Amino acid sequence: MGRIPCCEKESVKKGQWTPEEDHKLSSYIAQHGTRNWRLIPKNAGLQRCGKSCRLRWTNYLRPDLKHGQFSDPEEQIIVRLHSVLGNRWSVIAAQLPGRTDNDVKNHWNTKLKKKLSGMGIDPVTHKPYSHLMAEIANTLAAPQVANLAEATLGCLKDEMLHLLTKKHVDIQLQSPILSQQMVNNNGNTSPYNIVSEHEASEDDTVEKIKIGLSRAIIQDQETTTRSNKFWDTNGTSSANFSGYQYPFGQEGEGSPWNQSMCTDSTCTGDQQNQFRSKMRDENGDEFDGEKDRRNVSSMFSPDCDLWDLPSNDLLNPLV
DNA sequence: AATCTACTCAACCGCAACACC
DNA sequence: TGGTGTTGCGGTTGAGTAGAT
Repeated sequence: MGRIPCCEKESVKKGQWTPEEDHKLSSYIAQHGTRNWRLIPKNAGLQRCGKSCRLRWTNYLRPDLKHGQFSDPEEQIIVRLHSVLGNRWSVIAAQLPGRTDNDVKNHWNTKLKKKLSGMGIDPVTHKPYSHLMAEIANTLAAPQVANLAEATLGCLKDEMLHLLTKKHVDIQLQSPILSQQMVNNNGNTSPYNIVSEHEASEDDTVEKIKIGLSRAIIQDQETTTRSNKFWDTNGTSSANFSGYQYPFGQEGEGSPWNQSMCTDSTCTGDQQNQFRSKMRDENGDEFDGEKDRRNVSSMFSPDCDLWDLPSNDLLNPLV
């Protein structure tokens, strides 16, 4: 029993394709098209699995493919769509002529995730890290926050120490007042009491990391209770993404990160319905499959431009 | 010059959806 | 309607390479 293999495993070649194999596959497809991938390698004289041939063709040999660096506009589209669709690479790639889902996925994993992280934005939720931490912290009692911070640091300690040692990063407390607040454990001046109460640790670096974490939470609290430096007066993020203004704000509402994810409890009904109507097809089916592509395409059409979607729509947790 | 480390991206894998009988 | 084969998708891996030590 078990799964039927897609090909005779023992007789197929794996790994990098040679120019000769590429040529065989290209010329066969040019003559006969791409019907029945299982038969293509056999007929084309290739010792490859049909699946491997399909992948090679769709990801590399197709004549309409665009090779080379992603442009800024392409990156913006990826980020924007990812915030709405999550890891639905094929749907995202369908909006980028000449790019494959594999291209988009690789580019996201190797470049864009890091770019966003570098901007302090969580690439999964597209929210600032500081806000996410503050969101969690605000739902917990002070002792729980301290425990959470301890647990988090336990996970991150090795990696951060490695980085700090390697890069010789010298973490200095920038604000003497804040430093005093953070370090003065006995005084409990930190609203989150995030620094543990044990005596000054031998592990100075870890202590500094804790302070940094506390500061991020405090800064976020400050910035979300008064006019936020991160967001401009229209409530639009000023976080710049290669010239792209992260457009998640909505006029008059301040940072969208002041809200939770656009869940049923926090989104207005209008906002949700508006977005859902965009994400359903004419039969009212949920956004899915081939229909996804049509619907996403319609977002880019002149009468319904994704870039003009109400920014809160982009927070809909389809991810 | 040699070794180590991090990064990129082509390719693979397993699963799910779809098509056909 | 169920079974079987095919295709598409997303996660993951690993070879190749560039840069750092």
